[in-house]
Amino acid sequence: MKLQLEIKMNEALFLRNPQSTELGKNILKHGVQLIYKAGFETFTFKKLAEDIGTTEAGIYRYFENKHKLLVYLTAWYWGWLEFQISFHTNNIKDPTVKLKRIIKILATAVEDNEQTSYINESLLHQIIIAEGSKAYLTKQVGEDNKQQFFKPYKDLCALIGNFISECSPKYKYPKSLASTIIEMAHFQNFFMNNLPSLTDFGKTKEESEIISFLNDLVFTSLKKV
Amino acid sequence: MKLQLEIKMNEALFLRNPQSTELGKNILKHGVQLIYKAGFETFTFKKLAEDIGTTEAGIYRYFENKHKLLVYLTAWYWGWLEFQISFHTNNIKDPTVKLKRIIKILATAVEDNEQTSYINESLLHQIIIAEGSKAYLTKQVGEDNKQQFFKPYKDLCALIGNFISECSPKYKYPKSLASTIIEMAHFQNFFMNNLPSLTDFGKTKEESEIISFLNDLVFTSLKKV
DNA sequence: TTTAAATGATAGTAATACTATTATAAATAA
DNA sequence: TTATTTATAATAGTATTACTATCATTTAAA
Repeated sequence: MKLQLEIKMNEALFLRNPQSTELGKNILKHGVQLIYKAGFETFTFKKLAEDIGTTEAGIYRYFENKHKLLVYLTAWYWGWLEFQISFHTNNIKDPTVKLKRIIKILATAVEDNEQTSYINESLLHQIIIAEGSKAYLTKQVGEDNKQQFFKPYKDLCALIGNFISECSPKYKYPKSLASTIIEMAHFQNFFMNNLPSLTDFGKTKEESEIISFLNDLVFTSLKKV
Repeated sequence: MKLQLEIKMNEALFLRNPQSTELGKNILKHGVQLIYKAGFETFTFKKLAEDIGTTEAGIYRYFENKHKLLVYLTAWYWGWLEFQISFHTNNIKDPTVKLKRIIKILATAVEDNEQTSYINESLLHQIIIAEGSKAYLTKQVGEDNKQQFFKPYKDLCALIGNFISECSPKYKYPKSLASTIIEMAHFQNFFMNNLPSLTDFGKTKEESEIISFLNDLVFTSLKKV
């Protein structure tokens, strides 16, 4: 049995559901590849169309513009990550152990052995690191937020925030600490690889060090070291 | 006596020094206003030229493209901020007090009473919050970094990292903690105002709460609470 | 097997991101 | 003072981006 994971996406993110057709899946697949390779700024629907072997107009039938595609991909990623987290922490009772596991998942590069879907999670993870913030760092955040585009991100943040509160019911900033570790899992990775002097991991460039840093950050804050 | 603060900028950031001419200063001044108002994505040199009352080609004589202008403005901001920090923590000996003061400066909206320069620091602060990361979240980070475009940011980070180490010589992640508080001073502010459920400050929307959060984060990490 | 849905092919437009040229005004040096 | 550099303005032009529209054709569902 081969089960295909289909993440239910907010319908306002697309004009036509890309998960429902071949072309749609190709847009997601090649979209991830191209954004990864070229970066979001230089990525265009024209290039994507050429890459797929379709026309620009074809892409526009699925996504209004490239911003929507980015938001779609980030939403997909956070949804997928929440699934990964609940899957891998399912049987764990101790919230401390749970949090540790979550931090590890957040900061670990995704392996690509999972042929589950048309989206290469490993590349997408890299995209989220380098481009993810651009999904909300816009003048339209308010609008986009009203349309619930960031719900998967907020859900994940709430989930982690809850585990933090479970660990330390008196800790005053569970949500901010949650968004901090989510963002820093990515930013420290980006810095380590691109602006290493902003981190303490420039020499080894080891993810495990980011994990240690985040663990230290969280568990001293929760006074559980 | 009216002293004009001129921050020495990396020459590779511009084609012609904008601080040296009237048009150049206007580009900076109106550039800040327009990016603040329209957001970096919809900001164009054409609009800027119209705003100033000059021509597009005129702007291009100063800056190669809008990315360079953004990098210029962020570099200016970090340089200015380092000056602010050394100015306001000059007489302080105790590194803990010093760090607290720094955190406060990082997380506090700049007042605009200072008529020092053609750059509105208050607006620029808002720009850095919403657009700052876009200066380095690009495919050209490596190139830009080689040309030292991010030196002011890295210098500030190193400075804060040193105070952290002074506070707690044994703490293992001074630089990563420094970049974390710099980034989070801005991100928590952005979240608080735009995606409040990612923070614990959604109700009050008070900067002072971000400061408390960051103080808690830093000083529990340094075991100095 | 009819009909609808999805795709392909082609065209066109307004805006963006530039570059180039030439003229003119303002500042400065000889 | 004139000569000369420097800065700006005015205008034009190009390639690319970011779309929208139309119509024909293929594929899939009823």
